Amino acid sequence: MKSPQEVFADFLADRNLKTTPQRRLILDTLLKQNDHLSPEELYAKVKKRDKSIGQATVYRTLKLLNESGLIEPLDFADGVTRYEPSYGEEHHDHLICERCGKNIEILDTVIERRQEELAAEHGFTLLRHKMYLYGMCGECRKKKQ
Amino acid sequence: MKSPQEVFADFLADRNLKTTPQRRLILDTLLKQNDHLSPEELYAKVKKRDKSIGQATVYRTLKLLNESGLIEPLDFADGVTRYEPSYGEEHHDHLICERCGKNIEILDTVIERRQEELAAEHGFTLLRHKMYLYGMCGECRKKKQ
DNA sequence: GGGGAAGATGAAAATGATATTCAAACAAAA
DNA sequence: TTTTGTTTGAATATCATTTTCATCTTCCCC
Ligand SMILES: [Mn+2]
Ligand SMILES: [Mn+2]
Ligand SMILES: [Zn+2]
Ligand SMILES: [Zn+2]
Repeated sequence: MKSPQEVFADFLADRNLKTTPQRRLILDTLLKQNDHLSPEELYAKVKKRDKSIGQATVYRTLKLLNESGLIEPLDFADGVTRYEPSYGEEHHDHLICERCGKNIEILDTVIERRQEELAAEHGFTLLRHKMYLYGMCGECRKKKQ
Repeated sequence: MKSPQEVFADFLADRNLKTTPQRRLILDTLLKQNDHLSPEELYAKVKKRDKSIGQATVYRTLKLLNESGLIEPLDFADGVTRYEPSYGEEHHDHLICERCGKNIEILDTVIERRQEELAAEHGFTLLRHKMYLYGMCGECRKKKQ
């Protein structure tokens, strides 16, 4: 299996785009995290390693990384798009506490299978799906009263 | 069962907010549709009936209608939030053709149950969820080759 | 059926995330 | 190397949504 760096380099070459230190740095920073980073947060981290990098480059690179299949955009309903590395990772969905932001990765084969079946019942070929469960975690429920 | 109008009036009274012609008109316009309207689209429709209404009032009223449980925000990932009347309607999710935009409302009790169970297994109280299935419909698949 | 206080309104300005523009710097193919 | 197309950072623009503010309206008490 190719490394993410290789995948990205190949993707860029395919499109006649260039490999640059900024693009490498951004991918690298993203891979070091296994958090769900917003562009703003990623920009802060990247800036620590290269003081001169610009916000626009972070947004532009995230777009490319997404198109190359290396990362996945997430919507935790907090006003920003977050991203997670997805290359070589098993698909999963998310369970989110709307109070404290706690975020649990979930995967349920029953649900995944039914999604396929549902699509098929309507004559669709399922390409992808989004599923987010929003609720309140145990700790927050206790704190509440 | 109370009418949506009554529900809204009660909701407003409860919060010491006022019933106004603008708020009534917006709810009314929304109920006449069973489409998934964006604030912009709704504003255009409402404006035909009351030339003097402002955008801000539409946004403000959508927020209130959502809080009152009468409508539901949707995220079709096209850059705008859309809304659909949900009072007295059964909950459902959406199956979307990424090629032609066709949008089918789906509901699966197996999935809904597993969502609850999954949340509970992690100590969460499930408040809401988003599930969108993206694929290609039968017609688009045929047209493709 | 009038005050009058609390709320609501529309227009305009502000916000905040993301995208674009532009001139200068750079990558990489030849 | 040279050359050409691409990328960069800073600044500015965009676009959906929210806020501000001065004016108007609702509705509760007399
Ligand atoms: Mn995740
Ligand atoms: Mn559902
Ligand atoms: Zn929590
Ligand atoms: Zn289709």
